[in-house]
Amino acid sequence: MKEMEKTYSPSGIEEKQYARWEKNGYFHADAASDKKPYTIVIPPPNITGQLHMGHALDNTLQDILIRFKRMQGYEALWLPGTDHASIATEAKVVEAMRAEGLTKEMLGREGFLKRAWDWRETYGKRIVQQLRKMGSSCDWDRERFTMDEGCSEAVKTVFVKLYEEGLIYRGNRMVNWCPKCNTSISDAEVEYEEQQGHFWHLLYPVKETGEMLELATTRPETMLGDTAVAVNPEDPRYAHLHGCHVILPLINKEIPIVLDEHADMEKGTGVVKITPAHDPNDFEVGNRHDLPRVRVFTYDGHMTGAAEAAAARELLESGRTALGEPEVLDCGKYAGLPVLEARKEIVKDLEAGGYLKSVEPLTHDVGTCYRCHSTIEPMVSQQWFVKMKPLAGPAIQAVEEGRIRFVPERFTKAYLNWMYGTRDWCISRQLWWGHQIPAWYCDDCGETIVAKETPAVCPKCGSTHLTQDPDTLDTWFSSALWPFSTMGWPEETADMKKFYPTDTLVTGYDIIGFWVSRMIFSGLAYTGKEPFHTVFIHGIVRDALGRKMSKSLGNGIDPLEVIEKYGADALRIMLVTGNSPGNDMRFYWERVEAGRNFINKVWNASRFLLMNLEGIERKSVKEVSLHDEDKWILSRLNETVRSVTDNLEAFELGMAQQKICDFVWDEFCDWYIEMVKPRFYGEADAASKEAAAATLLYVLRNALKLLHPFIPFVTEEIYGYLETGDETIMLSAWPQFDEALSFPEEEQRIEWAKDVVRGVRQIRVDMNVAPSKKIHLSLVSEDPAVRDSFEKSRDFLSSLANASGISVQADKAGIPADAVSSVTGAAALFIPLDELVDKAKEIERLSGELKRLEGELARSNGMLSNEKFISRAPQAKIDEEKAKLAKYQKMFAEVEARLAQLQK
RNA sequence: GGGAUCAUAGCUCAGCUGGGAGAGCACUUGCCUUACAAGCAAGGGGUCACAGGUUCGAGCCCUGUUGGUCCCACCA
Repeated sequence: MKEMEKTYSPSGIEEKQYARWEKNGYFHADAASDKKPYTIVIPPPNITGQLHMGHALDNTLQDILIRFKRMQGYEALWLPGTDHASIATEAKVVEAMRAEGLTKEMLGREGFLKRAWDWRETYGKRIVQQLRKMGSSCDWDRERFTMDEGCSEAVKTVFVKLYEEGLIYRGNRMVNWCPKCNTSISDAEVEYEEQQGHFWHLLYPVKETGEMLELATTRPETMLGDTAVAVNPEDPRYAHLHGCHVILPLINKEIPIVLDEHADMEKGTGVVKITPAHDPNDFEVGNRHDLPRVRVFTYDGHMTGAAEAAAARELLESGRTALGEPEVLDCGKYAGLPVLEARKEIVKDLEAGGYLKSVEPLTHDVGTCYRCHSTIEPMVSQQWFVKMKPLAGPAIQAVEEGRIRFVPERFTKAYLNWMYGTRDWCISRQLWWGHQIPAWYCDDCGETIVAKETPAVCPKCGSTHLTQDPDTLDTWFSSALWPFSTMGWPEETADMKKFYPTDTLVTGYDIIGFWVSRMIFSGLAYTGKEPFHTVFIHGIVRDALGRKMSKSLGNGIDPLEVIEKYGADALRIMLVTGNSPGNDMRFYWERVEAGRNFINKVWNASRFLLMNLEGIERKSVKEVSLHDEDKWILSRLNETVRSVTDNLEAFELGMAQQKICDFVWDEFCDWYIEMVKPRFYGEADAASKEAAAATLLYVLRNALKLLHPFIPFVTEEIYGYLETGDETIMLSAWPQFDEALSFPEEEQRIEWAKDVVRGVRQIRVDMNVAPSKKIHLSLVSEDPAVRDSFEKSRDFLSSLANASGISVQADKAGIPADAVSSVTGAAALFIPLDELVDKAKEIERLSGELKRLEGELARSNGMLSNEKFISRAPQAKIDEEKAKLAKYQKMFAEVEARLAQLQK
């Protein structure tokens, strides 16, 4: 047997164990197996960055579940992969290129894509390497990437199918435009931030009456694109203006006053300017009143000029755009100015012309891009959309009918709110890195062809001049297919048959809208099945002050640094400790240390076992003659197995971990190992040693199994020392509750003994007796069962109480009158302390005890004398309370008598 | 504006379907006891935010109040 080091040091061991697991194929799931499948697909990390605490948490939770299920005998598949993260990656690549003085345009699409693929090669590899360091037991043979061939095939299949069913369409609609990323983004990708702004009150002259109409706006620069003002049809203040017009200041353009519900009589003056090309509400108003749309911003955030206006006119006249385009205004003196600059100029000019009534400060929510946090510009633009209504229905049903369950349940509501409120999904992006939209346009007749393969000719006019849509798809479009695209769908593969639908999706609450909801409707729509039946939601990891970890704050903790210093197991413990589903948590180095300390404890308990196993025949716990304490710890283990398994099944991982740790540290290490020491150190017989060794080994082995999902490395390492005959702990069988190892009676007996030990220790402290000083202990109980129990526990009682001798008796005969005493539920204990006794102090001590007991009696009596309690509480509760009362009465009498004796 | 969630020991948080308030860290006091000082033993410390209600019994259920956090929402 090899020597174990005195303290556990993870470095080296973790690498060694992981390499062995991977080499031996322990992570691999077999589609041909006849075991029941259990599947998790990884939320694919973006290839833009490296592992952060969020990933560490997410993957630790998944690994715990997978390892647990694998040990339970499931064919457990954890399918890994990475996400191309179109917008984020493209930004990173562009940034890297800028350092070399290059732009996308200089490289061209093909050249750019080559660089992007190089990026993915480097950083995609790096992040999966980092997942390995966490101990993640992913099936790396099945690693996927959202842009690999299979996933791309799935994307094209879905796009074509939805198009043919009329669920994907192309249209000129209001979208969220990010002027910095230069692309449209979906509603979900807009984040609202509170900003300080102004409310400008403008005056528009009415053509017919000459009066000034007051209205307010937060964005005066859009006024150049106004094509109407609206008033409420019911508004008496403006009844006389129905059918009239206003003259748009600065450009002297005549626009109508329209009647629309959108104008709220309660707000401001009840007059609203209408800019259909740059405001989502105004867009709708514009549609209702057939107003022209006039675009005044360029896509990169400037005012439009003559060139843009001409280009738009040319496009419209060419007839190549079947959908129509907004008109573009030549903003004249403002052309080319950045939007905010233009705002200043326009306000200045309005003021000079007498069109500005007043300005007031205002805080309001402004939409920003979730990637770059630039202010979002609502723009009318030609984009592809997914029609959500028909898809959302089944996705709502699946959750409402309980076929998909959220853990914790409260996120169900968040999901349903999102689903009920969802509008059509803008899926086209003006980016190059991603799945290029499988749509082609005929250069000659303008026909649109949507197909999986590049078409040769236009089916309408026969032209061979076809151009593919340059746009790519929203990253989330491919992520939505992840649970089945990774299994080879649309092919009916062996993996699809065996492992789909998957079982559990583990992710943070921050992407329920982005991802979870889209996977659900996609899975239902394309495979006809829910992609998973449980969504296990966790919170985010914050810093010690409760702030989000972020680059800009510089408060992020690198998981790799933690692993380097304390090992992956300690990090995993830290991430699970106190973790309850859906709640955020904070990172503390102290907690990592606590985890490390626990691991070291387990290590040393194992060391104790191995040091004492030498020369003792190994037997099963069922073929040795067990002592009370052996039965006690086996019974406690048994109970731990049951409750930990229950907690894991219920996704209460923090609770499960705490229970095992408490069992191992408190019951096994602090009590059982101490109890068993005399049997190894003393001259005890071989049978006793064999029983102790068998118990130690059995308990440790099973405790290691319970711990393995949480701290895989150290448990595997120790398991190797135990020479169990198993090749690895990770494929060993999960412990089962064993009726034959349940010993309620012995549990009770050991509790009596523990009470005695605690009583003695307390006396030592209270009476100032050095721990090293041996004492004589007398135990008095009239109950023969209790006495019998103490007789049997004699060895460890004297060891734990550091007693020179113990007498067990039925009455107080022979006990010196000045002995120090303590009363437990089962017995009274006495320690003759000779000259050391401070009588006054002992009286004080016992008086305190009496007072405590008085309190207990009062409580118990109070409950039992309450008629309503007696008549309405369950009988079991009443009996329990009666038993307590009897016990306290007995203890009280003992202490009282003792006190009287001393005071004589 | 709608919704969710939190308020428990000095700090960070557990507390499952309502039956005598818990952990870790920190603190106090002893211990280098042959697995472990990254340890052992014994302690101190809480009107479970506030006010009502339901109940024999409330940290837990209901209503309201206060103060945080988050999500959703087109409010000019």
